[in-house]
Amino acid sequence: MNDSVGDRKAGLAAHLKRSVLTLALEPGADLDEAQLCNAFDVSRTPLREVFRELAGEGYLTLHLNRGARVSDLSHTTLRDFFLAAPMIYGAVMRLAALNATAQQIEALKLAQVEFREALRAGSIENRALANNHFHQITGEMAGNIYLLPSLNRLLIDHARISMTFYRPQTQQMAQNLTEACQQHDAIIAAIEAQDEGAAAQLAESHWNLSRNQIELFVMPAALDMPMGKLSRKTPA
Amino acid sequence: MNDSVGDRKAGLAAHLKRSVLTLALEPGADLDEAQLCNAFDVSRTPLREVFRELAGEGYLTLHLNRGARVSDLSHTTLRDFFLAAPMIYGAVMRLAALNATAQQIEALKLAQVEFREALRAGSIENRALANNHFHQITGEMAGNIYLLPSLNRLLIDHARISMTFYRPQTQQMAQNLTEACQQHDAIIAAIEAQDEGAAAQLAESHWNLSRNQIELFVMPAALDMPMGKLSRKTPA
DNA sequence: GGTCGTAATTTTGTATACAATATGTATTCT
DNA sequence: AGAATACATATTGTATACAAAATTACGACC
Repeated sequence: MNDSVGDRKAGLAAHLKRSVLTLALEPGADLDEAQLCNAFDVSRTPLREVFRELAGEGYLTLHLNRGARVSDLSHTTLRDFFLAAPMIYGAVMRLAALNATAQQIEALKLAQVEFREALRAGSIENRALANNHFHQITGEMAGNIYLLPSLNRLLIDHARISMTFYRPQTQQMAQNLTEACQQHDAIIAAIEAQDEGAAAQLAESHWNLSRNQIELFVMPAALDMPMGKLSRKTPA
Repeated sequence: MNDSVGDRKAGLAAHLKRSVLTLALEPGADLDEAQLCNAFDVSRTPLREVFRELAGEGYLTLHLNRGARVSDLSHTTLRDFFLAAPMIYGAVMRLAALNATAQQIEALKLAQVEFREALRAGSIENRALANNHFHQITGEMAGNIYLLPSLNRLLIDHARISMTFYRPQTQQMAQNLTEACQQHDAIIAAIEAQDEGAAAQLAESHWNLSRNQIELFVMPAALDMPMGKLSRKTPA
């Protein structure tokens, strides 16, 4: 295995992306150049180039004289997310149905196999990554260079939001995941049939499901317990 | 005037952006590191960081072992442009009307003064830059981090497309420019009134006008001249 | 004359040394 | 003790030297 500097650089980028998406690196966490340098055996110059690249893609944020941090994920960005996602996802699915190549459809099916496998195994990380991969491929299918940058940013934060919100705790949540998986199948079918309308419709349904799943977590059912019986871990 | 390396670096980035937008650097042109280094008196390291940054924003494209080129502007990207622009512009204007701060509105008015001045002076470059600036401010007003990357890419190519297509040659074209200027005023008014619907409507009109202006160039009126009288500069 | 292969040159990518900035710590003074 | 300053350390930014790759130039061969 002769891996050149270029390969290690690519590996570093992949590792960082993966870590950001799975929250292995939390939003706001700051990255240690020295540490990463000897961990991946590259010098600071290429490392810093990777930082700038990932910053451009929205994974990281660079602060002058203060290095690189994982991009924030605040309540403000969450609101932005809910506003922009349905529009972009809808447009991308529509274009994907129109433009997908046979090869891309194969790739999408493969991604779906991985997604299903992750669901079965119950790995939240792999599920988030596989879902991310699935939707990235739909982005490639749409192939519109003006839509892709926004889509990719949405996908970054969608993965991170699912990592925090999608742990299936209730029956409903588990069902939602199964349904999401079925929707993926339907999406593949719509794209294969070049059915633009169906794809757009499915994008909307898929988004609504995702939104509901998040809502189940952000606004859970109120605790059904008489006052005074709630345990208080923090005083006063 | 003590300008630090950081300042020169910023100047370099501004110069490159400006050059790309105004077609001073043509699409596909490749950038000479050595030349830019001593022109802006920075070493290659920060120069290459600027390259990567601008590549992330869509101005440049980096090719492995082959340096940086100005991003292409092909017929494919033009088609993508026409598909994506109305959607993004509409969404941005709508959000801008909802979220603009008083300070941002002042900035927008200032940008419009510059735009009008460029129109009066007849400078295509300044017109393209001022228009770019105007719409960038609307992007800031919308303030949605997921929409901005796509908007900014659209704006880059909108500027470049106007540089090639918007030279007012006919009466109609000149009138279109005047109308575009009036639409800017109306946009400012709608945003100031927080009239979401009006802003979205204006975005559509403004886009249609822009689209028509481009069409006037891409599909000009057929030459009205008997066969055989057309001058032939290229033989056979 | 044209084509292929090889060497020289140029250009790009990486490592490291140095400079500048920020951070942490100790010491002094109130 | 607490605040403030000066100093030491660590981190980030830049310049330059070196390595690798691509481009060009040249000459041998067909």
